Amino acid sequence: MPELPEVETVCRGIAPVLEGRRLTRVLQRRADLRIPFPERFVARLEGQRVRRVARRAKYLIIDLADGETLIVHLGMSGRFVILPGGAGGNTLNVHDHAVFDTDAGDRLVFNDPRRFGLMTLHATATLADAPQLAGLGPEPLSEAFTGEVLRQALQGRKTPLKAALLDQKVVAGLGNIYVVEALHRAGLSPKRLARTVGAPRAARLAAAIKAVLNDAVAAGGSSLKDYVQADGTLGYFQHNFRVYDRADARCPTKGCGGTVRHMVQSGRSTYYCPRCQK
DNA sequence: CTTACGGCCTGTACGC
DNA sequence: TGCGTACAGGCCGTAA
Repeated sequence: MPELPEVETVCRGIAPVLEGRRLTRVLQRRADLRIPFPERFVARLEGQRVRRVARRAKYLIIDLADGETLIVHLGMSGRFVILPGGAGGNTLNVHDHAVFDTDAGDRLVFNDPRRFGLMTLHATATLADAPQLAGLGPEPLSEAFTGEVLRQALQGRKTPLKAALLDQKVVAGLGNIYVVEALHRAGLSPKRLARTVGAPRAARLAAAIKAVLNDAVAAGGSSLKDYVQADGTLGYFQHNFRVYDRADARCPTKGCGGTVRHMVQSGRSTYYCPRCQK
């Protein structure tokens, strides 16, 4: 379930392994993930030096010295395994779909059992035009993402607020879990129609989104050393969610006393407190 | 234009 | 114990 904070943590985890390094050997072990690997994938990567590793929404952005950028999405189950000092006798798993060896002798393995992830290449100069990135809304942790920007994006939307926040055009990087958490923090019902969110509520919601994401990124950062586990897996640290997956629990809002409810909205699980989320 | 929904994929948690 | 089924979820293509 990698959402923005998890992808950010993976980004920080793999950056030291890749940045400034040359890719000495690349393995592509199947033709496609969610979409096909690009033409000549291995040939276009091998020998390249990695300029920098960054994140946009839920995508990892890996700039290469020759002017191409590797775009990676972790999908639902994608993860990177760092094998310091190379393969070290490790054998590859069936779901290890791509392998990157660096001139420092390290190995990065991309593993994705459900294959909802993707890897593609796009010219760095026109990266914003890449199909995966074009049309993405603002980064929620940027200064550009304000209550007013959010209010305008929600304006005229007839869908429930929950669904609108999952739309990457409204704000980029939120997934089911952090939308649920942010709505609870903001005291807003997931069922409220998006267009009914005016300036004060939008300001509250934008702040809640930033707070939830910042907390999660901080949790990931602080556990980063444990996060790269002994076997090299960039596992997903345990977050303390206030309402997500906590049906029937007491609402954590101070003085509320309500009960967390579970419901399904457009096929996705929503958790909320009917008492303090209006 | 917007919104709704099915499908992709496999591991895990359940019920019988 | 073993089998079957439902479910999880991001994103996209298609339909309404």
